[in-house]
Amino acid sequence: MKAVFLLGPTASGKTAVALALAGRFPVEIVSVDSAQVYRGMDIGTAKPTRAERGRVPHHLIDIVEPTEAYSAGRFRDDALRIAAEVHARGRIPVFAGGTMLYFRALARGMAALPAAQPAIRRDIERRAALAGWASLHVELARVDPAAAARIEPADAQRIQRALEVFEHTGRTLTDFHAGERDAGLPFEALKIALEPGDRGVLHRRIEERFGAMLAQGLLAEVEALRARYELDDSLPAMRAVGYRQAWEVIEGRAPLATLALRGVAATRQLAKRQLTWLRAMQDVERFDCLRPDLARAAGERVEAFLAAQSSP
RNA sequence: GGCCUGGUAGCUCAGUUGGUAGAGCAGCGGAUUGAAAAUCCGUGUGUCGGUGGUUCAAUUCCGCCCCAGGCCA
Repeated sequence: MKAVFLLGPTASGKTAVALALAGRFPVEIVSVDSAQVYRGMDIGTAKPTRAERGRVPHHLIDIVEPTEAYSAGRFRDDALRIAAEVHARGRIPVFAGGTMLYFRALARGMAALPAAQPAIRRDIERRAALAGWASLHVELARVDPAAAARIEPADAQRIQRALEVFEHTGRTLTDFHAGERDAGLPFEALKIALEPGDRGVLHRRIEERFGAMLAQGLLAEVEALRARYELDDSLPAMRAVGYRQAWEVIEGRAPLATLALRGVAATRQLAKRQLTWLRAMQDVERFDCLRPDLARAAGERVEAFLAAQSSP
């Protein structure tokens, strides 16, 4: 069994490469994208078009409502299940996207942690509002000193998670991590990373793309979501790049004139964090996503990979 | 053409009673275990418009020039 990973920052041309592969090989595309999972968020997440999705099967797009919170753990389960289904059809899954934590969760597995506990999270938030996160960090240091040592006192999200795990299970996060083993993948994977040789060119692409999203009606899309769902700005969906900035404009917290600038900046910052993940990855083959023959070069590499005898 | 105001980091600006300068945003580097397009940590990148003068020393004071905006002709 084989699979292809196609990882790259936003605006690196992953979709185009994936579609080009679909023209040559019997593949199905599995989106590795924490924002494309949400229904109704089409323009700002640069989802593949209906035509593109008609040409080749896509998975893990439009699978949850924007009022829900998807997660890395759910992604791993979903992705493994779909990979098995695609293999059963005699086809090759191509995991394409830019949510690097999801890639890692898939490739290495995750500790057997409990899912989010909304009631406990609410309680912790209430305590944080009263005493401050630094005080909860001190509290964490008492029950799980190792976790407190590696989590910054200002990192509300991680402090909350560590406390949540402990309060829900009576076991520390550190304990769960210690019991973890690298689960690995049940198939052989070619991992291709797309990185720009020139950051400035990527920045220009990001700027053009965000401008195009605004022209296509990103603001109207957010208005429509607000009309259809009971949303608030603490939901992961509404914290996504572009959606958060549009939300602030709609709420009157930021002037419309700054939307393009802030959206572009947020996208650049996202791309930068994605590149940090990619640089740290050891077992990937790197391609310059700006080279004009990228699709052909990647296609040749995939061809060689698929032709090679599977290692036992 | 005359007068006024401004020209300091990529942007918006602060500041130096003369000892070569600092904020926000942007950028850059990093972390990342069920919210990850999230969350957090670190980091000033500069011929202080140009040129002459005064001075031990000028981004700061003075002259001239250039640029931008305003007012008056």
